[in-house]
Amino acid sequence: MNPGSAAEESAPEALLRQIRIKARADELWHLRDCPAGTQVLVQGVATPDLFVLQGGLVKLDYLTPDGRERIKSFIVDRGLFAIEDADLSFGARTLEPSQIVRLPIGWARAQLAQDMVLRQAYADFTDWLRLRKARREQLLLCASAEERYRLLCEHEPGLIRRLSQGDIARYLGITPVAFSRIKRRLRGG
Amino acid sequence: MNPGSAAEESAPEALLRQIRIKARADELWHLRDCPAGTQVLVQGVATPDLFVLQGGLVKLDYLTPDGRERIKSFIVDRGLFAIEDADLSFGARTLEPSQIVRLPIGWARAQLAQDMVLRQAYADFTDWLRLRKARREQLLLCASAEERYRLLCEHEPGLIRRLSQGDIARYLGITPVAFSRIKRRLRGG
DNA sequence: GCGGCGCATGAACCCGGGTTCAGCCGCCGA
DNA sequence: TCGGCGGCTGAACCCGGGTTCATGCGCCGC
Repeated sequence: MNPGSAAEESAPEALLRQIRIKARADELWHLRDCPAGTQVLVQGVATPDLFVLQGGLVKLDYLTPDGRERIKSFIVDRGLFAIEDADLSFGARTLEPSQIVRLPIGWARAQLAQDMVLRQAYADFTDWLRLRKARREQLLLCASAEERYRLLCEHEPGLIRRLSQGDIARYLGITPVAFSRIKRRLRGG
Repeated sequence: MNPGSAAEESAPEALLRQIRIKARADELWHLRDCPAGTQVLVQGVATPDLFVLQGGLVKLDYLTPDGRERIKSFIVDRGLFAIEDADLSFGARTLEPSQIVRLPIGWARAQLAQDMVLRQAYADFTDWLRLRKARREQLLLCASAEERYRLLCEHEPGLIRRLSQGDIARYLGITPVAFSRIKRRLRGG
């Protein structure tokens, strides 16, 4: 729905920059240092805040009723999360030491209502998000775990090096054991 | 990001109503009758239009490189499609006789730029869409085909009755043969 | 009515991923 | 230094879904 203009700044970067400026102006920009392994959000527990990652690495994950974990997505270096749904169907945990800012969602909504430029940046961001999610849906529907892994290696080689084998597996939708087999197949031929 | 107000009208209905009013005012509202089986969009072929379904049933599907079909989603009775991505990674085909309106995407963008109420309706719609897609991603990641089928039966019983077995299977991400087995398991115990 | 065609189903076999157990290795703390 | 522990890997077995072939059924046109 948006003009696909070749932006010099990505949609999430542009939105984060504007949010940072506004939050600083209102003295809400409090960086919180989280060591690796910090449980930032618990699945099922609603939060009145939206979360800004300003540095580090966070995973968003689902816990199935029978106790298995599946990773919804990673927030790498900088990003925004917990804007998706009110009921919060997923959890969040840092994978590296991370800097996180919590902003009241009511404050964010008020900013959106006031500022047209911010609203545009937010619309661009949600379009960007929707596109990424559409691609993930397509891969989950159409591609095997092995194909998904090869594509991940192509498009996110830097991310893979920062993840544990188990987390890669749970992002691909398989177990660490099955992921180990896939790597062996790709090595051996 | 939006207040979860209990709306008496669903987000897509509200947006469609406003679009219909504006398109009629600009004399762009031309209903086209498509018999069942009409290929409305071809995967990979970009379109300068967005599509409004005003009655009928449409499937959006992916074609894998090796020729298999997977169904991304259904547009039931009324809805909007082809707003997701510029490169159009999916195709669209009517499953029942359907009434469809094509609107130039440039016109739609101009309306959005002018009208704040429309912009809000669009934002609500994309939020609604993102929520549905998040749920589908969660199911594809966490649930087996059988669980996905049971949930579909719970939440969309009316839709299931209008679909062929093959299309249900391809929406679940499996083949018609595997779907037949699942139904037998659920019947027999 | 009859023949054909497409969809749904059953049956047999294959393969990829799940599960479990065991061994290995590196890290860290006592 | 040594022991323990957690992450990764290999091996064996199970199961669900894919593939293929065959049957059955309903629909439509001749």
